[in-house]
Amino acid sequence: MLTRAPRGTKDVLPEESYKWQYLEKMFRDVCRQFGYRELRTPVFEHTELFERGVGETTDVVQKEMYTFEDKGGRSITLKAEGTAPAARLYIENKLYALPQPVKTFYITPVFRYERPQKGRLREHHQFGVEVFGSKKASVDAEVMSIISTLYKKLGVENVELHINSIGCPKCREKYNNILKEYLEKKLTNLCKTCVSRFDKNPMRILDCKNEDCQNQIEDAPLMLDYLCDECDEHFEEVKTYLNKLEISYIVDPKIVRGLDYYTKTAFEFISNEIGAKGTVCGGGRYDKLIEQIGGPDVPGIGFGMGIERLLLTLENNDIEIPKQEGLDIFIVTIGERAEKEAFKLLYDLRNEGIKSDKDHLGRSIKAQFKYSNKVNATYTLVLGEDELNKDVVTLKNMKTGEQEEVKLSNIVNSLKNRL
RNA sequence: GUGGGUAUAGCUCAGCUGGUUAGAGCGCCAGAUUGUGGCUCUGGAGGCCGUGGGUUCGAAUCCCAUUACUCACCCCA
Repeated sequence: MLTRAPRGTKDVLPEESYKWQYLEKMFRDVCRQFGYRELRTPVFEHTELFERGVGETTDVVQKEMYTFEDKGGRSITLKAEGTAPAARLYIENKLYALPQPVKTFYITPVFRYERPQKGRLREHHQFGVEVFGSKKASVDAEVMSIISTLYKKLGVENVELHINSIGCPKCREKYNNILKEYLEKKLTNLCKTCVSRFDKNPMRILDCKNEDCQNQIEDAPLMLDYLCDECDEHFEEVKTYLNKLEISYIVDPKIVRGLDYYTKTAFEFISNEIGAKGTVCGGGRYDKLIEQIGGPDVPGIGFGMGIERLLLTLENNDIEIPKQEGLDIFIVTIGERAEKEAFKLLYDLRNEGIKSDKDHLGRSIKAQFKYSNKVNATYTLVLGEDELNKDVVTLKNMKTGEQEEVKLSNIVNSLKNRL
């Protein structure tokens, strides 16, 4: 127990951290190209933020939050999602006073108490983007284009963009009534969860994975057909912009997202290669969220992308992330005196920006060479009594096997030229 | 929360229907005479067979429980 990470968490080992660094750099670079700036929010927030922001009736709030009381009696919750905290930051720091829109991104851990499975953890990590202050459809399309750009750069191909519009509070209410009328007759044939959804959020019934339910609601009225003029126009524009960028998409009227704050555009990037659940990235517009948690009437849109799932997608597409190069120099030392000298030389090399190391176990010469080979050093530098007496070091190119003597006083410059 | 699978060395796994000191490959460490890696060869270290109980003369092997991991459902990224 003591030596085991908690259920649903995963260590990132030294030999794989380069993958994370690579993805993070890629994401940051793309975001900057699109004019987005990074924000960081705390790992925990007041519980109420999620309750109000994400929605009291959602599964996330009802049964998946890591909530506890701190020593001051406050109810605290580990970040269950990235959007509400970002919105809170926007309000608290009065970013609505900045030129709008405010375009932001973040990289964050997210905590949800769920049963772990492939591509689902209790602590996972997300790339996220949030844009505050514009209701233009161009922003919707821009946000989606960030994702497709990232995928393109990474070489990910088998991912489909599914889009839908789930309307605004006005048209959704109308639609909900029509939907309820339709569902009422079928209620007895639906599963338990769907029956309970009937009053609170009937739209979610369309999303039910139960086959019987799906059969029952095959010809159910769709939100898309009941959008008000504004929402309809907005959705049409989103498609126009996507077409303009030649980003292919599938209109999927069954997408309903599980977080209450979504309005109008809802979208998912789906890959069917990462296990049961193929959603690799999900997002949408949330025009009422800021107001909902006590801010001004400011629209927003964003997405979250699971980094672990992204990693799985890359693996399943046989996409190799470039490995970090090994050491430039490994110093093999022979004898006590040389070892001390090498220690100083090593320090000098490192200060010149040369990635270098030496033995720290008192190994034999042979073993030191083996080690040098194993850590993939470009050059092995030998310092022993012979070299010390001549004021030189022996420099061995590990690829060609060639070796030569270089003046000790000149070694740093010589190496800088070669590397 | 519901259901399935698995648990033997650092890793990947053998170990047949119960039978002596539990194995392989990889990895790790060391050696193959002088101060030199990769290839090869030799040797070594390393296991309370997940944990607890039961059946039995005898359990890694059969039974029960428990925990962990894993996969799927629900939900989400």
